[in-house]
Formats: sequence, structure tokens, C-alpha cells
Amino acid sequence: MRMSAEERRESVVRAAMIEFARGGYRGTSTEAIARRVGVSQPYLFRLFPGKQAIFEAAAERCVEETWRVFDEASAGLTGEAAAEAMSEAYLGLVEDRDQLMMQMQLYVSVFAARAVGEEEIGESARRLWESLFERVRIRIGGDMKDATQFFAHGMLINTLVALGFPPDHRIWGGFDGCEPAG
Amino acid sequence: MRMSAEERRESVVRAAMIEFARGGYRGTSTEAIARRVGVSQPYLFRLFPGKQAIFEAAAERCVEETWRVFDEASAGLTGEAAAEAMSEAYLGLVEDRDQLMMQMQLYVSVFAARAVGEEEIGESARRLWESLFERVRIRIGGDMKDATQFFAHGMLINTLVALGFPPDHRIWGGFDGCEPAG
DNA sequence: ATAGATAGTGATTGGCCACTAACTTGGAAG
DNA sequence: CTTCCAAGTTAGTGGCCAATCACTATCTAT
Repeated sequence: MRMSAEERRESVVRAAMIEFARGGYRGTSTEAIARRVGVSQPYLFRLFPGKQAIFEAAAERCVEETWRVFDEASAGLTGEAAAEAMSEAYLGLVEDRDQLMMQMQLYVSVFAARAVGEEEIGESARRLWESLFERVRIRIGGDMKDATQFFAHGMLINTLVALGFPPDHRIWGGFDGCEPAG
Repeated sequence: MRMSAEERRESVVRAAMIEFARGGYRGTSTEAIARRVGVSQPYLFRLFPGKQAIFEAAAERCVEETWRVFDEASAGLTGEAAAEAMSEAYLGLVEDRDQLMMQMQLYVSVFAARAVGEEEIGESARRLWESLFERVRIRIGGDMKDATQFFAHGMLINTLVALGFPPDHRIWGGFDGCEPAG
């Protein structure tokens, strides 16, 4: 039960990814996160300065995790082969819906923050996202349009998952062979 | 100042689109919507049964509006010409960020609702979205992959807008000539 | 004019939630 | 075994917010 602060922070981040993915920033209570971790709600505030810090940690982790998936799937590959491997890996993430939804929650939360003048959050999120974009772009051969297509399909997948289209629905039919067209 | 209930409902829907787009469902208070409309907060509950009904009206309007933009832009066109016209029109919507963000808010809110077991919301949202998808697909010639590509690019645009990448940022470079490849 | 309907407001409330403060428990080193 | 620090808890607070209720103002038709 008892663990080091560092280990606890780790569990909090994992729990927060799930809860924030489902409820969004405002729709998730620190109580819910704490319950999932298995600690009391006030203790979260010993581990993190506030709710927003927890969200930021979860968001950053989410992007890192996404790259890890891409990196492993495309290890040793380049160009179109890498793109195909990564596309397939991303489609595999559809099972882990929370991971994909945490991404979208990051996007809308950044917009909300920017709407009330907190532009620094936007800047750091853009850096994070662009860095992922660049790593993917390099991996698939460096072409800008290929990378754009790759991410475009990813974002559509996120949307279909959010809306809950089942994997056998005809709407998914447009994806077979939709790897970046090279 | 004084207007019919129907007219008021209309202004509420328009105001709600803006507020929900920026704050999300949980992050938007009925007070904020009422302030934007210029009426008292309790009056909203005479015009709509509850906050959720306002959100649903705004979401539905948002999808209708999107089709209207596509329809006007591609009037009299078909196939690739229609696709190009509609792509351009959608890029024009980047200026009206609230419209695009309301879409994303719909997606994440649907997921949140589904996560707590309210699947009917998901069903109606899917019907709405699929109907838009189908109308676009027909308009651009009926090919499933073309339609998928079209929407994929749209979803990526939403993301870039949410994160606040300025229009002259290099990340937008992959879009020129990225119309569905026919 | 005035009665009835429709548009609209002010005051309030009960519940939730981020965050704080003060206290308790457990374990490892001397 | 005790001392000390880090891990963790219980109780509480102030603010926000959806929704309700009782009320007022304005239009329209006779």
C-alpha cells in the first residue's frame, strides 16, 4: 500500500489519464482521480501543486506514450514501411480509447485556456505536439504532406472513437489502404 | 429588447455555440450564456428544459451549419471540383474558430456521456455525423476513401486550430494541394 | 380600459469541488 | 526502543453553479 512519493505520482498520472480522458478537465474531480489511485483526495495536493499540474502531467505523458507506440512499431523501418507500421499501431490504440481521448481533451483544454488568455499553455502544447509531428515526419521519410496525411487520419480515428462508431461500422471502411500515399 | 420565445431560443443557441466552444460543457456556466444573450440566467430554463438541452441544440446547429457551408461552396459542382471547393470553404472556417471548436466539444462530450452510460446521446450524435459524412461523400462523387480523406483533413484542421498554430506556421504547409487525391 | 397571456427578473438553495490545516501512522537508522 | 521524517488521513471552508420559485412588466384582443 505505502509507496514513495515518486511512485505515487506515477500512479496519479496514470489514473488521471483515464479520468481526464473520460470527463475532460472540468468534468473530472480530483476526488475521482484519488479514488482510482486509492488515496485520499487531499493527498493529491501534496504530490502536485494543483489540479492543473496533474492534468499537464497526464497530457505530457499521453504524448510521450503515443510516440513510444509509434517508435516501437516502426523500429528499424523508414519511409512508407514505417508509415504503415505506425498506422497499424495507431489503429491498435483504438482498443485503448482513453489514450486517444486524452489527446482530444488536451486539444480542447488548450483552446479553453487560450480563450481566457493563458497563452503559455498553448505554447507548451504546441511544442509538445510539433515535436511528435516532427519525429513522425522524419521516421516516415521527411515529406510534409505524408506527415500531414498521417496525422489527419489519426485525428479522424480519434473522432470516430469519441463518437463510438463500432469497429465494424461502414464508416471505418475508408481506412483500409489509406496509408500515406507516398 | 423584448422578443418572442422562438427568437430568444435562436439567440440562446448562437450564444451557446460560442460559449460551449470555448469552455466545453462542464466549463461553461449557464450564467455565461445568459450574459452573452442579454437575459437573466433563470430565463434560460423557461426556454430550454435544462443545460444539456441547450448544448444539444447548439451541437445540432453546429453540424447543420457546417453542411450549409459545404453545400453553398460546392453548389452545382461534383466530384473533385466539389471536394476542392469544400476544402477551401472549410479552411475559411478557420477564421470562425468557435464553429470548429464546437465540433470538438461535441465529440468529447459524447464520449463523456457514453463513459457514464448515456448511450442514446452517442447514437443521436453518430446519426448526425454520419448524415453529414454521407452528404459530403455523395457530393464529392461517392467514393468512401475520398470522403474519409476529406474528413480526416478536416479533423486535423480542427486540432491545429485548437492548439493555436498560426496560419503561417510551417505545420500548415502539408495542406496545399492535399485535396482528396481522386 | 382591462383581462389574460407571454416575456422576463431577483432572490435563493442545495450540492459539488478545489484546496487548506491539523493530525496520525509507519518504517528505518542509530 | 525511540526518534524522526516521509506517507497518508480526517475534517473543514469558501466559492461556484444548475435549477426553482415567486414575482413583475409588456403586449394583444375584446
